[in-house]
Amino acid sequence: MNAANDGRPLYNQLVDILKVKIENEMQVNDRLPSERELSSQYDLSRTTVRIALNELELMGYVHRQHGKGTFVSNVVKGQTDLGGTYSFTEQMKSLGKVPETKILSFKTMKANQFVAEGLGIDVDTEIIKIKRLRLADDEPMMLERTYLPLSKFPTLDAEALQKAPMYDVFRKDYNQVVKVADEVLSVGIMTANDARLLSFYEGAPVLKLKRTTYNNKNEIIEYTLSVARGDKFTYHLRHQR
Amino acid sequence: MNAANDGRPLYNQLVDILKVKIENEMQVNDRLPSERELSSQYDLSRTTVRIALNELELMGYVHRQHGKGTFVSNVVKGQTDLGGTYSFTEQMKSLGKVPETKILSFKTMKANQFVAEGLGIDVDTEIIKIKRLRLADDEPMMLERTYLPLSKFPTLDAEALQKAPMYDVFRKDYNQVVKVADEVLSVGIMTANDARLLSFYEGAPVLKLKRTTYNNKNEIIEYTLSVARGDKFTYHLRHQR
DNA sequence: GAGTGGTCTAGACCACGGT
DNA sequence: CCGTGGTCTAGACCACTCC
Repeated sequence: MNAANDGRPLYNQLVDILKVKIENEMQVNDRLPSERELSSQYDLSRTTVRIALNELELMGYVHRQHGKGTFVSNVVKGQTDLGGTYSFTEQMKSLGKVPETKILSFKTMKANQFVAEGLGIDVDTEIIKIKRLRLADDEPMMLERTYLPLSKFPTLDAEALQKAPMYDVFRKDYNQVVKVADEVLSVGIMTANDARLLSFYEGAPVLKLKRTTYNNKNEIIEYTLSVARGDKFTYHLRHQR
Repeated sequence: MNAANDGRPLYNQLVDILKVKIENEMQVNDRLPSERELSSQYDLSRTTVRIALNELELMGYVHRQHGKGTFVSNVVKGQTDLGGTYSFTEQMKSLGKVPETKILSFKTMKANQFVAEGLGIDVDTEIIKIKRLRLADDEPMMLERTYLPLSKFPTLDAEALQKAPMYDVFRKDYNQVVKVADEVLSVGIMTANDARLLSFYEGAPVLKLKRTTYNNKNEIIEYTLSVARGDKFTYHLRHQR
């Protein structure tokens, strides 16, 4: 492989090389060099080449046909292939909007029955409750009520959340990586209180979103209820495979 | 490996063996035998063992820690890990409801501007338009208008769709495998016409769903607009990783 | 038959986590 | 230090596609 750029695994480096080649020099349905050719071209074992190609296949850049070869797929331009977005910030950016988050309140309290069920913990366990207003291009879009188990985020404060996206804080400060997020979407009606916060009118149709997030040990680390303005907010998602 | 059950790759067989072991004999956070132990226990190369463990990790059965070991996660009982469901039938089944589909109309026609854009084809290209009513436990839930490029499904008829789920027909009869599905969810208001078909009232809030489906060559094979009763329908989804 | 991707091996070295 | 998972090699045989 190219002498430079060490430290990273060779198959990752090959993924990057091939991504660039595909994007700049190849057309949809073009055949890539065979695994054996790539193997000798880049002086890698075929096993390593295959790991890289598997990666590219998962990302939708190529597809394979047994006995025929590996071919370029055409997602490529679909840039924002955030397959499985569950971040407001990312969603808005991918739509070309400028996202902003205002923390309306941040407090610790004891879990009531409802929250305890959502977080899979006992009633009266200490939790953090965060209320946030999400805006896009300065327009109020969504209201989020997030519940976190205090035991997993003992030192969290509002200030940290102002500085970085919540999931970044989870990962960097508390070593909590989001592995799975379950969401339930439904339609509802704007309450008087929410209407005031979202500068809209009571009784308007809203999109409701309930999210449960799990870490790599499959413990619940977040339970969030969101209410989004039905006239402004659309939810985009991509299923792969 | 066990003599029986050949034909299938060894790593798939190992995946099944370990799945059973994990479900029946192990607890959350138990450590699995090391890769080298599994390798000698089952008389497989470590490479093959690792492929199996990667598979289990992707499925959420285990998680790994460099230098420590491979540990049991606790999804296991969450059976319905249909990570990325985009099938009404599957969604309803997973909620314990009995799904049913009535085909209201099936016809070929020429694409207008709107459909042509949705399918990424030229105006006036021949297409199939299917209107279906989806019910759960005999209650009307959702109305779907599906547009397909006739060129990819030249012999499709309503009868075939009555017998099997649409994506099964795509795969078995036309060799079209769904690789990616993009969906956009939004909130809307029931039209008079839809209200009649869904036995509901005009002006009621509805969940609107727009789906674009791609095959493994990333060609669009389906464009569907759905309208679901806001009071009955919830949309469940799971993001992985 | 020649060429492709799919599976599998036996062994090596590295990086990380604990003792 | 040892044992763990992470990376990588060189080579083998199989299954599929096309000529």
